[in-house]
Amino acid sequence: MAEEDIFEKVKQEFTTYLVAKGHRKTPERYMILKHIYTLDTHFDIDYLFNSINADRPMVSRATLYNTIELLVDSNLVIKHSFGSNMAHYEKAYNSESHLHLICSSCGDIKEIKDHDIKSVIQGKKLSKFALTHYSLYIYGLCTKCARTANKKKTAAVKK
Amino acid sequence: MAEEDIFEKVKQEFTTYLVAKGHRKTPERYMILKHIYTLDTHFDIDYLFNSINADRPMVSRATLYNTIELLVDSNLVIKHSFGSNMAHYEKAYNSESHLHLICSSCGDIKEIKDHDIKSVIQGKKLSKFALTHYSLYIYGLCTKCARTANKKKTAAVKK
DNA sequence: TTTACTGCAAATATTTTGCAATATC
DNA sequence: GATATTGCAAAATATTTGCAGTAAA
Repeated sequence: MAEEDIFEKVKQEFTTYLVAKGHRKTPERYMILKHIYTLDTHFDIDYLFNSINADRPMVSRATLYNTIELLVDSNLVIKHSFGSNMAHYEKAYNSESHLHLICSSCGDIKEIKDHDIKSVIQGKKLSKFALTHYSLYIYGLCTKCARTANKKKTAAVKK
Repeated sequence: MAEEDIFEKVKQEFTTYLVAKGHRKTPERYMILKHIYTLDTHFDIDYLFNSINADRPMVSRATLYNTIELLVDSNLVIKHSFGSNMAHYEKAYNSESHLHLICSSCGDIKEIKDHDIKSVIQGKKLSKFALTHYSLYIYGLCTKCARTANKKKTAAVKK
């Protein structure tokens, strides 16, 4: 699907959600949604704030927090908490199924494609829990940090 | 394995870690480790602080934060960030493989056993990423909240 | 004896909230 | 016109940090 078509669909879903909940359709809300759907990876509020307001002031932090909560609630945006004490987000619709490799040392997050986990989860009996989405985080050391750690270990032994 | 044996093993591992890193073996650190291994579910720092200091002051919050970081770094404790802006933790050693069902509405977290995901992940090529552990979070509505949501929806329509 | 660790209180960082002005319905 | 939403600043919450006293090595 072309990017514009995706956004049209997402926009419609958001409208439906806003109407259903009795919320107002403000330009800020649509602008934020549109901006998020131009981003190709996960982001935090601070990044979103700066990239939206790069040229001139567009929205306040308070509105960002308010809006992103609506987007998460409407399942158009996924919220992650990767371990730093700052939430990360990413668009939910039409994003390829992927999991996150998180480096415990440098905090770097890498996304890798995955099509296996989904079927395993769907095969599970979750009692009557109504699943909306899932996140798989794999922790460990990235190539770079694993190298550094080995060097350090060697150095320590030598000393 | 009996609970005491588990703790002995964990204690030894912690000692090895502390010595390797040149950290001191303080009574507070061992007391916190022991206390954590008596807990059977995940917990946050505030809960840990209150349960340890229930009868009389034992450790400060600063020491808890300091110690738990060492425990996470030594892979004896797993850190979770479930979405609230407060970290949760759980013992890592000898805990049964499980995943977390998180209710997006009430925030309730339920653990369910799982032995399938592990093999799927192990079958994956993670380049040269050195895996230490993983966490699978499944989001949705718990039975209770799903019921409430339906009621609300019906009520709203009626109005 | 040296210096890492503890505990307290102050500082920081992220998110939430109160309130007046504004814009949607 | 009524009131939900915005933007700003202040408040709240979780975590980190500086520092003096204490204790491990």
